[in-house]
Amino acid sequence: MNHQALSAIASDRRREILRLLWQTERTAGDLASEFEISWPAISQHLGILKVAGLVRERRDGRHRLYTANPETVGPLEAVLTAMWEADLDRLASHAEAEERRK
Amino acid sequence: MNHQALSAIASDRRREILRLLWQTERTAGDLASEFEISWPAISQHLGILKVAGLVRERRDGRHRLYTANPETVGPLEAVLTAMWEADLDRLASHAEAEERRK
DNA sequence: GACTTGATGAAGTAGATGCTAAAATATCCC
DNA sequence: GGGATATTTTAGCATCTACTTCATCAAGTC
Repeated sequence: MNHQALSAIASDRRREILRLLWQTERTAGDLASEFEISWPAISQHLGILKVAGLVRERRDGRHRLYTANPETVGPLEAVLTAMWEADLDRLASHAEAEERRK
Repeated sequence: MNHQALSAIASDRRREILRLLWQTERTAGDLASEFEISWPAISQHLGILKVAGLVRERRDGRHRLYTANPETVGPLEAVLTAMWEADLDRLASHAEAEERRK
């Protein structure tokens, strides 16, 4: 494991991206539409994940398809799964708090 | 696992601190003498590790003794061990390069 | 109580990070 | 080639982080 991998998955946003890519291959645009931030922001996160070796890029015409790299994500799966759960819980309770606030 | 834990161990410096504390209990000062940065810097890192639940503090007179918390570090041990190895290799090759440079 | 030692707190700074908007690149289609 | 679509690159900005120095606190020693 390289030390870029760890700081790559320390970011909430990148963990969320990685979670989606762990499920299925997606285009950058498809991925961007899941988030509220701009396309370039997503592209930058993908770049970081790619350098860290956590995602793979495949070109198909004018699309670029991304997937999580099983070789590098695999060893991190236990940690990531725990984090993904914690993240979802956190998001859920945050959404609830928002709801109450209204 | 909380999300502070992951960003806590994403830092090279904090991983090094945690490596030492995983071996033996140490005072803050003892720890600080292992590094080239200032005492307060170490103290700040310990604070972050403590909030993340990765280290425990025990007071003994005017000393504060720190250890890695096995409950929280345990589940991360595989990842950390891999990283510690990579870190040491990186440090070693960096030292070599320095040597050649002279 | 004054002094020393071990440690944290507070304020400031330089550099890294995450984002945005605008520009550039690449591929497909006509 | 020229236009449309998918995506990245660049430049700039605001915020966060790791560190420093100086100040403070707490416990033990005389």
